[in-house]
Amino acid sequence: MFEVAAPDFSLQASLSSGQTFRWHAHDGWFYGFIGPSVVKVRQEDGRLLYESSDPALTPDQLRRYFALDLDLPGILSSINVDIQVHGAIRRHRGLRVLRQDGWETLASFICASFNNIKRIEGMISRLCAAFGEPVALNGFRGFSFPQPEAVAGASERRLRSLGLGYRAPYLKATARLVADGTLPVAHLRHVDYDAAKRSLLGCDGVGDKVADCVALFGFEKYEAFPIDVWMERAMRYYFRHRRMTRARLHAYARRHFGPYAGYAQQYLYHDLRTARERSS
DNA sequence: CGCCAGGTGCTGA
DNA sequence: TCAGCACATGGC
Repeated sequence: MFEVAAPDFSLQASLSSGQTFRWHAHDGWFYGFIGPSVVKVRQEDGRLLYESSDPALTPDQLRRYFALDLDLPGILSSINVDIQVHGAIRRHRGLRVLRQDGWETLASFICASFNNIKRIEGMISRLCAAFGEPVALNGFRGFSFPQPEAVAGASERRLRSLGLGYRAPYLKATARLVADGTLPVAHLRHVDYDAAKRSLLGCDGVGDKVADCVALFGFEKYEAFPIDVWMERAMRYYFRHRRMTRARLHAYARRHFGPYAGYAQQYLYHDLRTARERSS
């Protein structure tokens, strides 16, 4: 058992806010993957307790994944520019944007388009069972996320049999671009938002919204502001009567919230979704 | 059953 | 640049 200090952090909010699809609550722990390593993790007060089957997993890697090195209070004060986001921050303080694997994030959000989170989780789970490697930690058994080569080599029919629907050919084509190096995922972390988004938009099944999710959750582009149906609803607060295209909402939000607009988006998104649960 | 879901690609103005 | 349409599937 190990632990790291985790001030200004909510593990629950971070893992349940629709940015990741592969953590499982079990026996009071969350089980998941950080890179190739299986991890179980639990929050107690201002610290994170964790255990991994991989002795090579360092505290720094854990801190990095959960973005504990970032100054969250500073980020939140920079986006705390109106009453709506203020309420979301108050209700979910501690939510952090995770630093997930780029390829996994890209593949996951191709599956996420025009879909619901429950089904996305099922699709990704079946994808891992079909093409990933089996792993275990204590009583937990799971599968690693497949390599791009494995997905690129699968038949469209096989991918459809996992329930991917019309996304199957998109995912296969994008896996091919990653596998053959046409889309240099390792490189995208080091280029700016515009360049990263342009590259991502070259993939089948990747439009503005998916590209922004992947840039934000997989490549640390914090100015990315993904707009889905929930964010369109959230943005009604800013434009009560005028009909706005997603492109205009996107431009406004980036200007309004600044370099950490992606954090504002994640707080608003999570707040709206949990508001529905609270009221039903 | 009908509606909805972290939209995209294509077509035609 | 924008609107309108088809698209697979399962949760609710």
